[in-house]
Amino acid sequence: MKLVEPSLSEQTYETLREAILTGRIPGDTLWSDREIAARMQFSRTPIRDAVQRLAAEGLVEVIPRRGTRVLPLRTEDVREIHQIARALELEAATIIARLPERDLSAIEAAVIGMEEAIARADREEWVVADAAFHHAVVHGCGNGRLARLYDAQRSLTDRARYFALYLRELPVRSAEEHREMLNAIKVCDATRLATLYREHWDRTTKELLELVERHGTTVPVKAQ
Amino acid sequence: MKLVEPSLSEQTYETLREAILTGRIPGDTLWSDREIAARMQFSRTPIRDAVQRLAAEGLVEVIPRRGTRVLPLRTEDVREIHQIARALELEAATIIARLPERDLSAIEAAVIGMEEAIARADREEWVVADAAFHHAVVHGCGNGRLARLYDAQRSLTDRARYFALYLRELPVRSAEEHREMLNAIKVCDATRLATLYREHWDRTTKELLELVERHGTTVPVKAQ
DNA sequence: ACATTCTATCTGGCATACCAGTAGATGTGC
DNA sequence: GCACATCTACTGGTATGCCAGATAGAATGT
Repeated sequence: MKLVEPSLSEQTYETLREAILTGRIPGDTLWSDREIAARMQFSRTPIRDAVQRLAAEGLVEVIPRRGTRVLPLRTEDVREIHQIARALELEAATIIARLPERDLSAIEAAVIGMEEAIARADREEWVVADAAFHHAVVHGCGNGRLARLYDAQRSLTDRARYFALYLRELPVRSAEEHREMLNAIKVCDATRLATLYREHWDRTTKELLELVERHGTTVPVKAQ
Repeated sequence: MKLVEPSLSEQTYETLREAILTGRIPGDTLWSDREIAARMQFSRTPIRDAVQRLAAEGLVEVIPRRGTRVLPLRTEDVREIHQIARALELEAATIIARLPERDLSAIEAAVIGMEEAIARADREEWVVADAAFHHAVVHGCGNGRLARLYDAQRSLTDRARYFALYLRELPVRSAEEHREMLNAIKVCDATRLATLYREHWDRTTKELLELVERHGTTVPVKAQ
């Protein structure tokens, strides 16, 4: 076995993506590829490759002969992304509910994790368990494409969730809702599932939007 | 006003994408970017840009130091893509149904177009009307991201639909189902909508899969 | 003082050269 | 004839230089 170094293009992509999603590079920032190339000690080619991938994901916008702009996360974007995520996850949950041989242990474990996190008022643990729940659902339906699409969309709002974590109330209601979702999957009630998902995501969207609006349409710059 | 020539990268992308989706480049084809560059009279740079966009969409796979492979459309892919498309379109339809001021004229026109096409047994017209229906739904819900995602996913199965058009029965049932969907939107019955979409896409998927399986897992090569 | 024109400088798009790694052809020993 | 080592041609990844267009600020005219 040989250790394969990830390509420079891949390294650049990961670095920039992480920096944007955690808010280290604030929205509306304008840069040039030569600037990044100089900073990362690479040539422009792998940087251009990475930037184009980010542009395809909707994180940045390349303006010919002007520069590359980091797109700010607007309230409208959060609304759209959440609608998409809701639709995909509901589809996945419905598929799982109808599977003849389904394994709900991962989802069950996530729900228990959320309940324990709430009981201990541990926000960090809650985030982990929440992510585990959604991950278990979209990755458990047997549709890898759907899972990848979901992850790609949801990560776009990571910027907002990232700084919202400590600004909001303890998500007690959210934990309850996830327990209800699990029950609906168990009894294979598609209509109930649809209702639950609609309510859950509507509430989550509303909460996140309030935070985004209170702090402006862009995410505050975090310390480097 | 100045006419802006689309970039070479853009031209290459459009050309290759169209060639793949219509089946002119059959699945599993292996090529090199130098080969395309020579054929299109460009340098490798814009070709590499275009190929990377296609790779991000899942149409091709870039294998370092081997070549770029056109991914064949497998039955599993059709199933996954259709599940995603169903979820997104159902979400869009549900959103439209709940809009306070909704304009269903485009959807209504598409349904009428499908019914007329069936009456005249005009397959070409039916395809146009069918596309118009789905387009009106996903573009009418006020979520541009969802619409773009839907179009991107659905176009992936164009290869299959393209050659399936004249191999199947006249889609009489499909036209009826679309009429029922429109009615469900009108009376804002989300549960009924979900059921209709499930049945419609399940049937459509099954029909397409039968055709794909009968003709192998890849699309036959069309004459250039 | 202000509007306008011009120019230095910067941008992304593109062409090209080189590199390291792979596959298949070629050669070699049996 | 066949297994195996070697070698060659070709691949995508990367670095770099040039180009045309766009910008901002200096130079200019009023």
